[in-house]
Amino acid sequence: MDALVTTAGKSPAENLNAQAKRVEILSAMKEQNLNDQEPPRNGLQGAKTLVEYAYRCLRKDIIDGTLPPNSKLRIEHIRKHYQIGSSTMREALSLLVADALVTVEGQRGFRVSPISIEDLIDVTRMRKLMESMALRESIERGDDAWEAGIVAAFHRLSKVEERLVLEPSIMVDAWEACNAEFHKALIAACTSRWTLHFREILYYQSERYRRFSLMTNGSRRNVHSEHEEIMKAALARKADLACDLIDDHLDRTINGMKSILAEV
Amino acid sequence: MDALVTTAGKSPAENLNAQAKRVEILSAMKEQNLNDQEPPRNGLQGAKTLVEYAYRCLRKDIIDGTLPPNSKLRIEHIRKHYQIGSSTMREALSLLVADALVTVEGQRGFRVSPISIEDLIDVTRMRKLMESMALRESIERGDDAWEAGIVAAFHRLSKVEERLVLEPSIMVDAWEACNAEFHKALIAACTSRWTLHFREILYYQSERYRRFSLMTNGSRRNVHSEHEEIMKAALARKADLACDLIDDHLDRTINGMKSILAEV
DNA sequence: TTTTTTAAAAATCTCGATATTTTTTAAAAT
DNA sequence: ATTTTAAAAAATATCGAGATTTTTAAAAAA
Repeated sequence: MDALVTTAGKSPAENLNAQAKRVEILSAMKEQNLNDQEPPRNGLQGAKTLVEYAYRCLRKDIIDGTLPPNSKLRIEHIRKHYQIGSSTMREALSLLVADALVTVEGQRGFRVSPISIEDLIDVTRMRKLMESMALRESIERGDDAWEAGIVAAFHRLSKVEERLVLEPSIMVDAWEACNAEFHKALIAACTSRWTLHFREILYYQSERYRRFSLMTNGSRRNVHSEHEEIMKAALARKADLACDLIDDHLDRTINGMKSILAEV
Repeated sequence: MDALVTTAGKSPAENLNAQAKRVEILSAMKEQNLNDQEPPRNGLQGAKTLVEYAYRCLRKDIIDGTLPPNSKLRIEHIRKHYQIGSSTMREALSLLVADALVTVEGQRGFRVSPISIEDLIDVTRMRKLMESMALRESIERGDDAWEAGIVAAFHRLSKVEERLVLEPSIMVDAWEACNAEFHKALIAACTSRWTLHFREILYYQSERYRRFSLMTNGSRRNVHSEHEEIMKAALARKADLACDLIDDHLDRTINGMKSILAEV
C-alpha cells in the first residue's frame, strides 16, 4: 500500500476490483456502526455514503498526524489512496472545512489546516469557555441516566489507562476514544445546540494538538486523578468547582504542548 | 422558467394564517428574483470558482428567505437554476454545512436548516457572548485606523437609513450590508480567530432570523441611536458599557422575532 | 548573473453520464 | 378496508473524462 503523503510515485490503477472493494468496505462499516453506540455527527447513524466514509478517514488521518499540518491535499493523489472518485473526495474535503481541519483556496486546492502556538492558545481559551458552559448546564439538568453515563465512561477510561501503561503505542487510539467519551458524557445533559456544536469542533482541534505533542513527548502525567475529581464534583452537583477543575485540566493538557510547539 | 422552490413534499398540516402570509410574500420575492434572469455569472463579487459563486448565491438565497427554512434542496433542480453541474452544486452545499445554513443526511440529500424559537434564543445567547468578547478585545487593542473604520461605517449606515425610510423594500439589502459592515468594524481589532470565526457564523444565522421576521413585521424601531451609543462607548474605550449596550442591542433585535416565531 | 518570456507539466475545477438508493404508485394479498 | 408486495419513477451518490488554471522548467533577453 502506497504512502498517504508522498511528493511523487504513482501506482497504476487497478480498477478491476475497485468497486467490489468499496462495497465491501462500506458494508463492513455499516455493520460495525450498527453496533456502535454513538451517532457520528449531526445525528447521522452510520456511514451511509462514500463521502461520509472518506470524511471520517480524512478526519482521523488529520487528527492523528498521518496527514501533517499544512500539507497539500492533492485530489488525484489522495483519491487513489482512499479508492474513491475525485468529486466524492472534493465533497468530503469540503465537509472538513466545517470542522476547520481543512482550508480551501480557490484554484489552489485544499490543505490541512496549519497549527501554531497562537492558535493552540486561542483554541484552548475558547474550549474552556464552551466546556464550562456545557458542564454547568449539564450539572443543573442532568438526571440519573446522565450520572450513570459518566460513571460508566470513567470506568471504561480507567480500564484502558491500565493497559496503556503496558502497551502505550497500541492503546493510544483506544485511550483517545475513551477520553472523548468521558468528556462527552460529562456534558451530555446540556441542551444548547450551539454550545455543543462549537465544543465538538474545538475538541477535535485540541485532540490534534494533543496527539501532535505526544509524538515527540511520550510522557503522560497522571490525568486519572484529575478526571476522577471532575467526575466527583459533577456528580456532587458542585458546578463552580467542576468548572474550575475542567479549566485547570484543559490548561494542564496544553502546557506541555506549548514548549514543543515553541521549537517549531 | 421553473421556480426555485417546489411545493411538493410540503406537509398539509401547517396552514396557519401567519404561515400562509409568509408563504405569499415568499413567492412574491421568489418571482421577483427569478424574473431577473440576469446572466447568472456576471458581476459576482470576485468569485474565483463556480463553487464559490454557487456558495454565495445559495447563502444569499437562504438568508433572505428565497429558499425557505427546511426546504429540500434537490440537486437536479437547483443546479439547473444556477446553471452549474451537479458535483459543483454538491460541493457548494457541503461548504454551506460549515455555516450551519444547510444540513445533509446520507442518501437523503440536502435541506435548508430549519429555524425555531429555541434555536433563535440559543443563537442570540451565543452571539452576545462572541460579540462582547470580540468588542472588548477590540476596544483594548484598537488603534486610529480602527476608530476611523467605525466612524466611516456608521456614516455609511446612517446615509442608507435615510433612504430606507423612503423606499424600504428596495433598500433592505443595502441596509443589511451596511449594518453588517458597521458591526464588523466594531470588532475589527480583535485578534482571536476563533472568536471571529464563530461570531461570523452566528451573524449569518441572526441575519436570517431578522429578515424572516421583517417579511411580516415591517416595523423598524430606531436602531440608529443604539448604534450611535455603541459607537460612542467604543470610541471612548468604555468596554463594560459598550458590551452592555451590544447585549441590549442584540436582545432588542430578537424580541420582535420571538412573537412572530411563536405563532409558527 | 538576473529577469522575463515561453512552453510543458501538473493540479484544480467542472461537467454530464451512470449506478445506487429512496420514494411513489399500483397491484396483489390478507 | 388494510396491509404487503412489486414495479416504476424520482432523487441521490458516484465516477472519470475533459476544460481551465496554476505551477514548474527551460529558453531567451536584459
